[in-house]
Amino acid sequence: MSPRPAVLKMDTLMKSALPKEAAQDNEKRGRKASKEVRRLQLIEATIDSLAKRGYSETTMADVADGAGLSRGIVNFHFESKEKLLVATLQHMYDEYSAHWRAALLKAGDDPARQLRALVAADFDRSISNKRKLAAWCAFWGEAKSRPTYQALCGARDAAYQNVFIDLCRKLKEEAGYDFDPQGTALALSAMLEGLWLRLMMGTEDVTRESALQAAFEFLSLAFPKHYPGQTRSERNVG
Amino acid sequence: MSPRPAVLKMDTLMKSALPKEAAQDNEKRGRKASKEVRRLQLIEATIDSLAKRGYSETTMADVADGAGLSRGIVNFHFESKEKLLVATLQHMYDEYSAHWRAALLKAGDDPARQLRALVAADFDRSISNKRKLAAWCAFWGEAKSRPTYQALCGARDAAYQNVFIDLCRKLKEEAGYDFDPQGTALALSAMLEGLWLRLMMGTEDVTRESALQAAFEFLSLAFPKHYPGQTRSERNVG
DNA sequence: CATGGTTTGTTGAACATTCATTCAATATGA
DNA sequence: TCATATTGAATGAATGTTCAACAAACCATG
Repeated sequence: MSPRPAVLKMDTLMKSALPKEAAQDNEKRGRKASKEVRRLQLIEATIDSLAKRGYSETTMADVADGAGLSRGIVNFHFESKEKLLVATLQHMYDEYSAHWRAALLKAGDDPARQLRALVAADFDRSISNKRKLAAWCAFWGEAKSRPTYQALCGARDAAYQNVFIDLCRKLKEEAGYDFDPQGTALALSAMLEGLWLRLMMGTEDVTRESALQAAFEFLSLAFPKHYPGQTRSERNVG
Repeated sequence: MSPRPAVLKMDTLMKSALPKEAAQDNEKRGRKASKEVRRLQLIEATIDSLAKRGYSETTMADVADGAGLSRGIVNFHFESKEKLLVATLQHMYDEYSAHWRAALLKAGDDPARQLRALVAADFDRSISNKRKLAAWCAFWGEAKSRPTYQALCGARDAAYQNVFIDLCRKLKEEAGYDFDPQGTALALSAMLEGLWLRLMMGTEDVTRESALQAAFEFLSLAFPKHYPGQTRSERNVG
């Protein structure tokens, strides 16, 4: 085994966003993995471009440049621009999905803790940073006219929604709330999505913190017995 | 005065979406108004194209075809594609703005009624139909990378947000709720936006009715004394 | 009312540009 | 040496913009 010359080149080329584990994988598996690494590298560059220039101005050249590679490379690893974008969306979807599932598992068995964990996960730095949010929104804007996107574009898809409904139902049973679990779950998940949108837009003074605050405000309102309001009036109201 | 020969031609050319009042304006003011009518006609065609093909695939040719006019016409009435799109966004913004302001006025002086009216207005057919929602979303997807859009893209802008905050504050004073008006207003308006997004996506079984239902659910949760829950558990929960 | 000239709106073809894709040549690792 | 990855120039299609020609409406005049 040669002392990872490929990896050295990778490190030179790799922009900030590429996770280090991937490079280590490459170290172990050699060329075969290199292909996957390249794909990831190009996907990250695609997200960069989407965030910086928007969907309509994201070009193959920009992606290649962003990855520090040549023009033709994208068509080699992905067959076409369309497929690159689908792979990028799929990547973001997988990441998001894995993230909330992990948060759910980590929260243990208590529904109230689980719901809180889900909400908090949505505003985790690794998920709801400007770059990723902008990329999500870029896809949302195209989803209606592209069936392929539509399926993946609801990061909050049926499975996610069902978890919410289920948790709302459990909390309702626990404390005897009077609401429709389905409606409440819809309101909650829609609000999370709306907060994402606000965060992405970046206008106003909505930050990850204030968004999270608003989300917890909702939880306190809907499930007062599980999330007793911590007298939030004490906060300075500008 | 000749018996409106121009108008006859207009009627021939005008597609469905053009309001009749505009044609009557044209009748009165002659050529000068015709220009405004043409602009509106092209803007409507642009919304059509945005809704059908998405932002990135909306072309000048498609807009012109949609309006039943020739290729060069758009550059005559709007200087460029960019300006056509800005004008379209401005048009939608103005319409939305006028709509909620009218609803607010019509609701009278009671804050609770006003808030309910605002929420309901958001799901009015004339505003939240698939066509317009899709167009909004198309712009959202591009807003981050275009400062010009960004200002207009928050249909729910600072003024709108302030109305919400104000209403939340008044209701709080009236009934002594314990919440942060700003946070609650953010949660509420974000939820409305999120529901729009769901409606636009069209996946799942979210309809204008269920979205409105979820929004009212929120009102009942946040302001129970103003919107007493109508024992919504009686609804069939699939 | 006519008539002719002027302004204004409209057309569609020509043009220039941008961009995804292809591919022969080259470099690299096995 | 062979297979594979990468390059970058060439290609062709799509599309925004321009513009010269044309049509319609308007406005003097006679």
